Amino acid sequence: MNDAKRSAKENLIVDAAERVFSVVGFKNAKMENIAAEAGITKVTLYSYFQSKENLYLALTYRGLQLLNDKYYQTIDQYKNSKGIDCVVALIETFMDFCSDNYLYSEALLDYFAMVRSTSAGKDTAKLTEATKESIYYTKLLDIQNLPFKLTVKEIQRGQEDGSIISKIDPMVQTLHGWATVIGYAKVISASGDHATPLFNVSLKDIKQLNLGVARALLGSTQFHSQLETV
Amino acid sequence: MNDAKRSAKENLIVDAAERVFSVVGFKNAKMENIAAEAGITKVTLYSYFQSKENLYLALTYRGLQLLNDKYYQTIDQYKNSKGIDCVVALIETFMDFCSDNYLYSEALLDYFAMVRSTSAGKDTAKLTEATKESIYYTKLLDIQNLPFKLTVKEIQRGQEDGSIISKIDPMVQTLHGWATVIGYAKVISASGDHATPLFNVSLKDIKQLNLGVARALLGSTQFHSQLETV
Amino acid sequence: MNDAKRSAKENLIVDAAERVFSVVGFKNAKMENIAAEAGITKVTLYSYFQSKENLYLALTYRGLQLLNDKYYQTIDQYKNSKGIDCVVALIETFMDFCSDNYLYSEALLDYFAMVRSTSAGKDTAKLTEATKESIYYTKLLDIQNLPFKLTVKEIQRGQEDGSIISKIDPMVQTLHGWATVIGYAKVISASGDHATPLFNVSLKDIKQLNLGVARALLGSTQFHSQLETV
Amino acid sequence: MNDAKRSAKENLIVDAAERVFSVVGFKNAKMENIAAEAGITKVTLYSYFQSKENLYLALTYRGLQLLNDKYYQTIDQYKNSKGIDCVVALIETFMDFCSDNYLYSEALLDYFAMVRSTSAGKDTAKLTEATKESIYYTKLLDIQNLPFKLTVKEIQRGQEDGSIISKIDPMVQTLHGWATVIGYAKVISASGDHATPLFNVSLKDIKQLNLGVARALLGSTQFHSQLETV
DNA sequence: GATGAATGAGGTTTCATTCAT
DNA sequence: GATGAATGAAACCTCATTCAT
Repeated sequence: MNDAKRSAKENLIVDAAERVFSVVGFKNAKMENIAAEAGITKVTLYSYFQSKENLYLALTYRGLQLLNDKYYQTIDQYKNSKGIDCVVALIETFMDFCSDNYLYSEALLDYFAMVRSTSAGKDTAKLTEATKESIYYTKLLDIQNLPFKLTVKEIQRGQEDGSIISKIDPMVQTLHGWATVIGYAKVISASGDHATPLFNVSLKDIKQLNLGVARALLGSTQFHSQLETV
Repeated sequence: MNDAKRSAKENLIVDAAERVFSVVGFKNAKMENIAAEAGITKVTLYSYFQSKENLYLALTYRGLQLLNDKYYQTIDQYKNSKGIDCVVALIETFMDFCSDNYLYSEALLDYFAMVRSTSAGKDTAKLTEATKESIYYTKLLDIQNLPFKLTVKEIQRGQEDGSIISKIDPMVQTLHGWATVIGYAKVISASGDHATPLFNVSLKDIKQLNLGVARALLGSTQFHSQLETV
Repeated sequence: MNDAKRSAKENLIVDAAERVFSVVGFKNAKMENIAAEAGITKVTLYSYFQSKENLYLALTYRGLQLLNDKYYQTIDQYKNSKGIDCVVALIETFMDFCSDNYLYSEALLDYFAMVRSTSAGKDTAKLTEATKESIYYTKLLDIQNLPFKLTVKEIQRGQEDGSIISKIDPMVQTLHGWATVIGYAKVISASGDHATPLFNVSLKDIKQLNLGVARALLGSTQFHSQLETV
Repeated sequence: MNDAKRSAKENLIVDAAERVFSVVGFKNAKMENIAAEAGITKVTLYSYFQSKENLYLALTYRGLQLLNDKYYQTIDQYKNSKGIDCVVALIETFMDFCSDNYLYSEALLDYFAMVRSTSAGKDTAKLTEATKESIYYTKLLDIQNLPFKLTVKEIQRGQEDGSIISKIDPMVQTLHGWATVIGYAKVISASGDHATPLFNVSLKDIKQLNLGVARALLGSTQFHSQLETV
């Protein structure tokens, strides 16, 4: 089987895994069932993904790739706009990604939570053998910082074109935006989905608020002078 | 064994569980090891906590209780201050709670992620029997909204005393603040801990930015109109 | 569970394994079925015997113990008889053991075939991990030479009491007798069982011939010179 | 591919199988490795030998053919000698065969152990489908008795030429000789090989003893009268 | 209540064997 | 026929959970 075919089959399997994980969650999903959903046997499944962990990482990788793609699309779309518009659009892109891809966003959070100690060069007690041996883990390590880098770059472009006047370090801005979206995503998951209000609050409102704050943070002097006095 | 004694022993067990979870994470923790850490046998452990899930929920409950306590303390501390100061302080309280109690904050997030569909009255496929039968699950359901309510109340106090001029619905504000802190907590966990910088960014900076944004948001009318115009 | 109880249960399990092996043979026997036959689950079976290999070695050990017991009984029975009578009786004991305990005699042969290279200090490629780690393998190594030693001793007694006049080295005699019995055992297994004639030959006749040869060999000086002239 | 070519390739494959079996034993040998050793793929291997069992039976068949060839050679060599000399020579031939061809002698024993119940017309539970369908199984059934028949014939010739005076039934004699050699072969395998002494006993001594006993059994009146009194 | 043994469920692995191309 | 992928069966293993004493 050539690489293309194998890759295509891998995709079908991850598709199946996504369907199963969506319904019963990662922990309750059985490899047997995932295999059945993919129309293959357990052993074949294992020949593609050496562990359940690895399968989840493959899904995570797919999620991160999708997110990166969307970032690139947004950047391309806004290449002739002001930097600030692009940055705000990126934040919206991320929020929409989380709304539309619950499984992926959860997976990404799980991933970032998992790599923490490692990234800090500390104990790897929580990193299972299966994870360490996963090729997708390696692949993820390679692209995990891309969203941050892209955002930083756009902030810098905004600073250059004058649309972004904030003096805050671009990486601080980026991480703050990232945190904002993650919080939003978690609140979504706590509410069930995008459309269901939580405490009678429409999540749309939270989203708009986030976007408004982001824009204000990046581009308004008024807001800025306020911040400085904190 | 009277209630007091039993309760004391339960506490010792949760203490042990926290130590074990801290080192290897929830998933990799074995009931056997937790029992050993607590100096009891597995069966005794089960006589106190009917499932691993339940034990985790007990820990979660302890975390939420601690958070609530800290909220009450902060509110008490700021009872003579302006509402806005108290609300900002509450946000800081929550952020510090997350920094200082990684395990609890993760547990709380897991909990809120878990109850989502349920709270929305939807599929309970992901809710295990163990969870449904857990007394701590019931207990958590009782107090899970307390932080929100307390925050909303303080925002209202701030609106009354004029320190908060934002026209944004207090619950929207609260959820937004909540999301902000959760994002911050997740970024902390992705960095390993409070003190380790991520991308050379001090987490202190993110925290300050969050506090600044919160204050600005509460103290300005700017965003209200923005929400309306969406 | 104290040692006695555990040991008793081990015995019940080996009983069950013997029944299953008898019917379908070692290779075709499934651990699942053996567990069922013993009235326990597969996991419990594994908690007693860490591998199928180990279980077989336990059975082998039991077989060797039984053989040794029978040797001791025969020796005790013949303690007041001439040495030659005892040695011949030992050979008969072994032949009967093989007739009556097909499974054990096969297991013993498998065992001796397996340890060959090892005993010669050579390649252990054929020794599986499961075998090396088996406690029964260690136990077997300890007692595997007992039958030989007992036989040699009785031959020496016969030489001392004058009933055995052969000058052949007792160990050569012993090994020759051992080989004789093994050959007999294999012919039995090739015939199906003790009672079924092979090529219209009653196995009883072979047995009697063996005993006759043994007695003649021990009681004559004829063969000693023959060995020398080779 | 014509029959000759196919047959030649079959031979190459069995050669490869012998090499692999020699190193790791039958059970531990993987079809994958055998195929690799033969320079073909697994599926091609299967197109020649429908099962691992069948491959082993092919090897067994080759072994039995070799043994038969050697019997014929010995008989031809001794066609002008006395019958007793030929019979003793056949026994030596068989012993040497076992020494020199460990794999074949083990295979033959496995084979004879396997056919036992079948030959006795009893349960065939232990006979796998693979075996039943193997063409080599059929071939083996055809020639399995040849060594016995040849031996019986030579014993009868010896009785006719007066060199063999034993009144024991030729088939009993034959089976006894067969058993003797098998026992010898098993002792060899328990020692590792022909040259390694077991318990400081040279296997040469056992061999000579066997030959001496055989000759005495067949040709000596003295030994015989002794036997009768048993 | 405490204990050691047992259970059930499912993840992982190894191979002989077969299928599709 | 040859090939790589797939299958089925069963060994093996880990753990949360429960049972019997």
